Amino acid sequence: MRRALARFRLGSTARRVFGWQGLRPGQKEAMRHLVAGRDVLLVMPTGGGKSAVYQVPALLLDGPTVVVSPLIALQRDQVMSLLKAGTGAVAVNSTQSVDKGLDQVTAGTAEFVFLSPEQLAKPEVVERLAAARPSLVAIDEAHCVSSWGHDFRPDYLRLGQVIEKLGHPPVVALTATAAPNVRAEIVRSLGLRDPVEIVRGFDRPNLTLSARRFTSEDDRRRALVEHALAGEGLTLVYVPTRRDAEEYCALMEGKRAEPYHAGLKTADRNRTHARFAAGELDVVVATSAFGMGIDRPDVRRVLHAGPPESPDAYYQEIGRAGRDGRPAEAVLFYRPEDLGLRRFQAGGRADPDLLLRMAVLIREHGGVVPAGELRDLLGVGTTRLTALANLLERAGALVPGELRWARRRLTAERAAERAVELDETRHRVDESRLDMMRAYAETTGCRRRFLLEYFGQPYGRSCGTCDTCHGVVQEAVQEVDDGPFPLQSKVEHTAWGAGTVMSADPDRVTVLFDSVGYKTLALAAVDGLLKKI
DNA sequence: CGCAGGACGAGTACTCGTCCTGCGGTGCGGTACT
Repeated sequence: MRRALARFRLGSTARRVFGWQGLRPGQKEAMRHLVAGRDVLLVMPTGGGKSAVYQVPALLLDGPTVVVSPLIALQRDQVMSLLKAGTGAVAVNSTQSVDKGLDQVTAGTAEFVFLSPEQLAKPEVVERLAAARPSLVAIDEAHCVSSWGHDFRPDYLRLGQVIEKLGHPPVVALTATAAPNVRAEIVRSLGLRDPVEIVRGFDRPNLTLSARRFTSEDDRRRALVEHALAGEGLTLVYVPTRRDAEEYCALMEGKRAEPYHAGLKTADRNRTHARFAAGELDVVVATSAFGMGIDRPDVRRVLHAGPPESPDAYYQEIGRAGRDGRPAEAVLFYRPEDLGLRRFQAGGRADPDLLLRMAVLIREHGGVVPAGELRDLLGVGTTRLTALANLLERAGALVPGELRWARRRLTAERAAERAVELDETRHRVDESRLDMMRAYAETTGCRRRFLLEYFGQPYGRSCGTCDTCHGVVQEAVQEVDDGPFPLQSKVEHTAWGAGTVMSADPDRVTVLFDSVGYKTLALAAVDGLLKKI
């Protein structure tokens, strides 16, 4: 009953509580599905009002809303804005008593509770939340599941289990950027049930794209600094290392510039963030640490001193420019040598010996192995142990969410083997993303088309504004149904299995395969290897 | 994988090349110490 009524009150609630006049199409659609009890994956550009999508339904459904958010700073901002709107909200994290925070949820004074995946890795936290019978779960910045879950913050891969323990109320996963295989991974990993996928357009027409290639490091540096100093307006410079952040920043003469990276003191980081938000800076030179939670609409330029590890990350970073809809530019200053560092940063493979030892220990133990004991025996830390456990769990060896062997008939050797395969597959896909980043930097075709088709949005023309278009707008470079392998059609490769055609040119196609990621193939060479299915 | 910086040798008075080693991103949480 209540759900049926709720559908009609979305608009009025948005107005009354948050003062929003009218909801956008993607927003309203997502809200309707949520109050009707469906799981939703929402991919919508920043500034599109993603938070509203869970905030409004939350007020119409009985029971608290659990919001998973990656950064304590983001949690704080969200809580503050909700409290300002007169709605109870609390962030549960290590900055204050976890117990007291959860008390607010139990007492019903907090409609919204914000937590990191690490908090949700604690069984007692999940139990207390479950007892409060949450009516909605929101996963903010859901691409983190894919980008951080495998090694850096492995608790992201355990959220599916958490959602089940919370009774699997309607779940909404929100992100600004996610390619088709990332969307699929989010759905699979979170265990979304028959989710509604709402994907708004990726295109940002006011953003001009260009890339410049350099042979020497000095030339690149000079060109970037010159470019940064010449222009007016707020500029973000992304650099690959902390050291580069300091060095480039020192070269920004005449600009109010600050470096930003995770090696700085928290107080300095906060100050830079605040000054940036207040418009007191012209340039921020940062590593990938700077980004989430930035909402200045008037960033005019995002310059990259080297490519990030994937088009996914690149699009996320340049997406911080021109949110006001006015002209903005994204320039990549590139050297082929840059890719080596990114390959290193992508990290090594899981150690097969370690996986096997862990599998043997858990299997022979017979029950739930205490995590601390396992860490000591294997000589690894918490993060690494969780990452290994995630692999074994996906290999079907462990009971989900526990360090306990799942199937007695499965040998430790076989489980470890499968886990290694899963790890290999993931790395292959990661490497294909880096290949695509290189391809973006070196393409002679339209850059906008390249990126949009990478994300699965057929564009089929040239934009006329990026450096490779030379001001020429071509309306139909490629019809969607052209050629032997139309865009978005399903194909099968003899070695790589099933895939989807992401981009097609007269002489080549780019296919996104489940097993190996993105591959660009010359049409002249695919006879007998690739077929439409 | 590529780069910076130090050590070292050659062969010549201070500089140049070669080899080797170490380093490189993202955050949570909890613990130890002031």
